[in-house]
Amino acid sequence: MIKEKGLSYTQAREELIDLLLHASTPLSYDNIKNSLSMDKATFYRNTALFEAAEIISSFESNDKKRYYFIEQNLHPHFICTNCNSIECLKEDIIYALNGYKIESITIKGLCPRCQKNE
Amino acid sequence: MIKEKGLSYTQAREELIDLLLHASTPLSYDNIKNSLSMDKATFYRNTALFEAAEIISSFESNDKKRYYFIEQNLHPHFICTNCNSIECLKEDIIYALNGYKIESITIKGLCPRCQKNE
DNA sequence: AAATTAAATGCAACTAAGTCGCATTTAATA
DNA sequence: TATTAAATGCGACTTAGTTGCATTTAATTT
Repeated sequence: MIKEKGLSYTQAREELIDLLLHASTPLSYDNIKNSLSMDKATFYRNTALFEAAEIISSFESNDKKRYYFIEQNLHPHFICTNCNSIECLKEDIIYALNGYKIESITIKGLCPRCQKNE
Repeated sequence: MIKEKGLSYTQAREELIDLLLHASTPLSYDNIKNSLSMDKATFYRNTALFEAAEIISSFESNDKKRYYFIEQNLHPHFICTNCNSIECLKEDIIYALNGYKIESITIKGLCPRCQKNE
């Protein structure tokens, strides 16, 4: 996967891909810094590289942090503006936009739990 | 509009609402700081307040800045991951998500111009 | 209309996610 | 194994956004 894109294989990169592959939701540096053996700078340099190589995608959440994920099949991510939780939406809302290339879809609003407690 | 939500009417708030109402795309503080007579702190305090009152919405773009807008009719915003441009999409891709309240939709990818130059 | 008071503002100091320069280490190739 | 270009770690730095506090302003009371 890494080699396929012409990038050299390192332990840090393998570790990072592995974490993202097995995650059930997008992850921020903060989420996984304790599980990472690499430095913060290395994390960000590699995520930038992987994004450019289109191995991973990311978005900025409400909490000022960037979340990274490997897009298995294009699906929207929902961010709750109240509790900041992030979840993957199952519903396959795939639309083609003429001339655009879609990399990720983010929907913001209130999750069911927060909407109830309004 | 401001009064309707039980907020007190000030010159700064009127100015802010006015700018966002007449904007054709979402705006960041950086975009309009030269047109604003209020302080940065006041800008951010008021945007936070307006968001809580559901008068405005916002999203974080690729450039680490937050963009604010008044949602006239729910439509997606497209952010180009290459040139960071932001545009409003006309196509009404409105879907109901059971139990969720949708406040904004952001689609990231390559805009037509950047996709051509790949 | 002046007095009162709670809320809004400006200023400057601060916070923290993410970036950068540089010395050191590691992966890939000869 | 030797070579070299790329990857890493560390610490300093950047900057969008936040916070504390003194001052001003809007809304209400008398």
